[in-house]
Amino acid sequence: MYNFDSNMENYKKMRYSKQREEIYNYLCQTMEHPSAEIIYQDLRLKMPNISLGTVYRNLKVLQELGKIKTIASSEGVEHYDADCTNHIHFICQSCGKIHDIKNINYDKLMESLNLDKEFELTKLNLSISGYCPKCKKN
Amino acid sequence: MYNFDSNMENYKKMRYSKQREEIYNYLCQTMEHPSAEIIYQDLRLKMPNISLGTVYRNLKVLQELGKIKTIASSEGVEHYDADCTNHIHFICQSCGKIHDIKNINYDKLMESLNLDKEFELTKLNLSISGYCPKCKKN
DNA sequence: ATCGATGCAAAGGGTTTGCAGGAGC
DNA sequence: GCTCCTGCAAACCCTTTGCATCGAT
Repeated sequence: MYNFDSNMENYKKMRYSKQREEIYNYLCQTMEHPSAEIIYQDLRLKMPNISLGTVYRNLKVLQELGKIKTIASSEGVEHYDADCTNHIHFICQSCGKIHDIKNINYDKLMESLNLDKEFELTKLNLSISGYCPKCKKN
Repeated sequence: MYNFDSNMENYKKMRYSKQREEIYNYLCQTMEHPSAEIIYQDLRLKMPNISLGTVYRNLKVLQELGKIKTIASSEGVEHYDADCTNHIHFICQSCGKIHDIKNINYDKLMESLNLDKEFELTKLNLSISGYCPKCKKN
């Protein structure tokens, strides 16, 4: 289960909920970067009464706790990722699938941007798009 | 005015429209990466009868023609940019303003990604976020 | 017993679309 | 005159929110 301890200043009165645990566990166990709707549909198999609103509410909380990340996909639907290690996403513009790009040389990347020192970069939300190996063949 | 010639295979029967011209010119003349709503509000000063639907329709067409680019901002609102030269965007997470980052070393950037050759990268839709110089002081 | 979390349904906000009339060619 | 384009409004889709109830502490 996720730690309640982190960012406690914002969630002094947070309580355990089975739904939140299931949502977080679901995200940890998948590599699929699912949308809220997908999470909802899959969790309904185990918890038939869970509501979409609860999924959204808990995704927001988990995000604010820093437990998960959001990925703004090309078609305006938010996707979620429990892998908070530094990596970026490759979004296939054909099949829409999101692939992790993990072998990044961050020092080199930062140098390549030649970013004005006046900018303070806090989040490396990079994402790139093109064709994934599967779709490239077509 | 934009060239009708490019991507003509998709728009064999495209006609001139004053609205489309104004939308494209507006985007070319601003550095602000406006949303559809902003474009609509500003154009209404010149063309009081223009509709938001027309703005959206033409932004889509111009995008498909490759004349403009879209920027998915953090809050789920699409922004538009007529500068199609290679550059990326810095989105300030405090004020929301989008800044152009232009001095990028693309060769170095590509190398830093260590992208599997199986992926075909067609669009460098990179965007990064943090605090812009103005907001950094606060 | 308190008050945060839930399920439900309605509301919100950005974008798309159906339709009848208007404009380009 | 044929179609594409427009303005208008309704529909759409994803996400958020209000409310009564449930459940964790």
